Amino acid sequence: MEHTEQEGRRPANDGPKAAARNRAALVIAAREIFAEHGLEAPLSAIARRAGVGQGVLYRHFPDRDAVVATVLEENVLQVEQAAAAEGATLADVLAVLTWHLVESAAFIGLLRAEYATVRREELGRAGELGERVERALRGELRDRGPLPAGSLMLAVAMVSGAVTGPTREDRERRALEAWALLGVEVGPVRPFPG
Amino acid sequence: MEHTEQEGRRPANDGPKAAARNRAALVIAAREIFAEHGLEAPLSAIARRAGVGQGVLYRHFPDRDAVVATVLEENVLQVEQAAAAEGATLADVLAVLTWHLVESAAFIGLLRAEYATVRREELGRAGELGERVERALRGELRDRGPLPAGSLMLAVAMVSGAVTGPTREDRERRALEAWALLGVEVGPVRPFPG
Amino acid sequence: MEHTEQEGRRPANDGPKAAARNRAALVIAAREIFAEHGLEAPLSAIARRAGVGQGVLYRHFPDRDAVVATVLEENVLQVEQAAAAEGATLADVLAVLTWHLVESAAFIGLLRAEYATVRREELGRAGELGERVERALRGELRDRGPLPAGSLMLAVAMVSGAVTGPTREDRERRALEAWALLGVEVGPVRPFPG
Amino acid sequence: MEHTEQEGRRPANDGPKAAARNRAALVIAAREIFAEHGLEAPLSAIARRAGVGQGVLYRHFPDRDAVVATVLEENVLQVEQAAAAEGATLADVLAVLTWHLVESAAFIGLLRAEYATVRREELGRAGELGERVERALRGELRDRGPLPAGSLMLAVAMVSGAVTGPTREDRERRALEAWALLGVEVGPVRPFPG
DNA sequence: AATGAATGAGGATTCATTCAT
DNA sequence: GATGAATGAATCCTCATTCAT
Repeated sequence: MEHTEQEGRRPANDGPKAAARNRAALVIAAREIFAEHGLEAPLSAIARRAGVGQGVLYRHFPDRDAVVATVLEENVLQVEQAAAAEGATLADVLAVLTWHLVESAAFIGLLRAEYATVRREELGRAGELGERVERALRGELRDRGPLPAGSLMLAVAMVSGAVTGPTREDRERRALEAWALLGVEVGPVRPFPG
Repeated sequence: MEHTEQEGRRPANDGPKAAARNRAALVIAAREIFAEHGLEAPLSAIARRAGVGQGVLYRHFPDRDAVVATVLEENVLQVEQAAAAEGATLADVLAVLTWHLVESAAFIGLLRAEYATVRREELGRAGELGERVERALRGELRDRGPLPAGSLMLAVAMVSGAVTGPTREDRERRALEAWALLGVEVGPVRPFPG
Repeated sequence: MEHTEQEGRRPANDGPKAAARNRAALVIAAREIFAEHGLEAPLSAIARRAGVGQGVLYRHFPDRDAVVATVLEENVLQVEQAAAAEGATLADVLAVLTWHLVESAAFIGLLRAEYATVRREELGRAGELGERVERALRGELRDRGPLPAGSLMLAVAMVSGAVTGPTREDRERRALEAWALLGVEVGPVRPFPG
Repeated sequence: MEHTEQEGRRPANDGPKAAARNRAALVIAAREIFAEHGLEAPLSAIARRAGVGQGVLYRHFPDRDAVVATVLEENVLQVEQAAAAEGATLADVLAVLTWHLVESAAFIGLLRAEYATVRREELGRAGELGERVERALRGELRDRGPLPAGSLMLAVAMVSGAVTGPTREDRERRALEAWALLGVEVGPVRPFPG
């Protein structure tokens, strides 16, 4: 019940200053780990890669969903920003979306509405994130695309299904082939602020 | 001395006959369990549902991959048979393929070439199975479809990406919408020997 | 996800024969550990003292409650048997009950209706066990004691409150003082079949 | 360099004045938390409810026992004061004692001499507190009660054993029944200065 | 003197895999 | 050939305690 006394000296405690740094390190580590091993990867692996104790992870994120949501937040945000940008065309927005699909297995998982189990409620925060992408795509772009409006998310899910392969290049190529098969034009694949 | 208290009788040993029966029961159980709980379900659950000890599972299958591959074998086989059938049209074959996609999360995983991690080598037996589906689709059907020949597997992967949802009906509807978006006609969704 | 390959040789597996032996060892270990450290003691300590892996404990008992209930079962049973015995007097039954109070912190906890939190539902199996003691005490003994019938369990709880102290002797002495203070006669403190 | 981004201002340091205030807040918080969640409640919860950092708790109290002892101090003190009051009867003092039993799980634990494990030495400060209660009860009240002088603490422990139940009312009722069973009269249950 | 972040051990629980019988 | 018990590593999560600031 009580913790055993420890003889070895405690590792450095960089104080509160480190908090922000640690949080950032965790998000980066989570992004990498999720990309490499999927959304089910052990949280301990994230903490380890971030170079912090497991407790730090739990301090910053109450549960796995929170980590996932934070990692996805960046992806979703960029898509929203791309959609909100002056003179954005559908091709531009899809280019950004595709960049994130290629980059992040977690983002693929989100768009496949597949995280965890299948029921909406169980998606937790991820559910909202999915909706935000949907809104972003529909928002300004309505009627401007070659697809029936209601089919955009379906198309996105389909492209997500095609984005596999060990290397970035593999995945990007397949994503573009998929869009082409759907007859949808996509700009140069890149993250948002270019 | 230790042997004095031999109370419980050993269950009957039905010999090799039982072995085949057990193997079949395991495959059926695995199919159900994988469908219900996903590919990560505990192997012990499969043995339990099959009504055999865990040791039997390991006698027949060295590891999880082997079980998965065996379960997929049936799916793949039906697609191959549908393709080989007299007078099969692409629509017929895809109907069978789609039936299996809707039915089996494992089959979806296979066609997404995504089981476990992303590296090809780690796909193990699953890799071959994927190729067999590809061959079946290309085999007799070349030039008969509305898609560039090389794009069939891409299309399949895309449709796989769309097949989500809690109920069979959800999944079938979305699969058909996906095929429609690709402009591909599909027959009535059903298993092979109809 | 997968377990790391282990190089070291696996410890002996004594086969199914050992199951009963292990279960018994677990119950004995649990009784000791609960007596020494209370009902909140780590389950791992029980497994360790029983000389088995943690998994074995979980195979035999799904959760802590099951372990507790099993340990208490013996105590409760003896009280029931003492009550059912030919010619049992209240003094005899209380002597057995007191023996178990002195012996087992867990049994004290049960009779204080205090295990875990206070709500009945949360007592789980322990709740039933408490009721069995109550029935045993009321059963044949009604109207024969010096206490109002409804107060018997109250008296037992009160005596339980008095049973503290590091040694068996301490606890037995205090228990008897407590009964005396209540004006209740108790036979020689001993387990059931004498 | 590191210091450039000093954004957040340090919270005010109110000096020794605040220290006393903090200590008081901690004791109040501890009393509440212990009452609500038992003596095993996380210390961090106490600090949080007190509105101070965890470090402050450790500045004022070296360990959990110190916090517990301080919380109990108030209970013990009131009993002592009640005993020292002009014209106090045993019934009056026991009324105050009973009020604290009903109110505080920690006080029950103390009087059961049971906090943590069973060995006397491990009771730490709690041991002394128990003795103070004993002295208070014996002190002026000798020969005035219906019980043998040496049995007062035993009676108290017994009543403590009876004080269980989810609500205040439950606990008070059972406490009074217990005293009645012992033939001891108790005044209206209330805290000390009335 | 206070803050509150970080550490990391510990406990619960689950499962893949082995192996005596 | 089958059974099913046992092992023990791995993961999740919680907290006591320390310590830079």
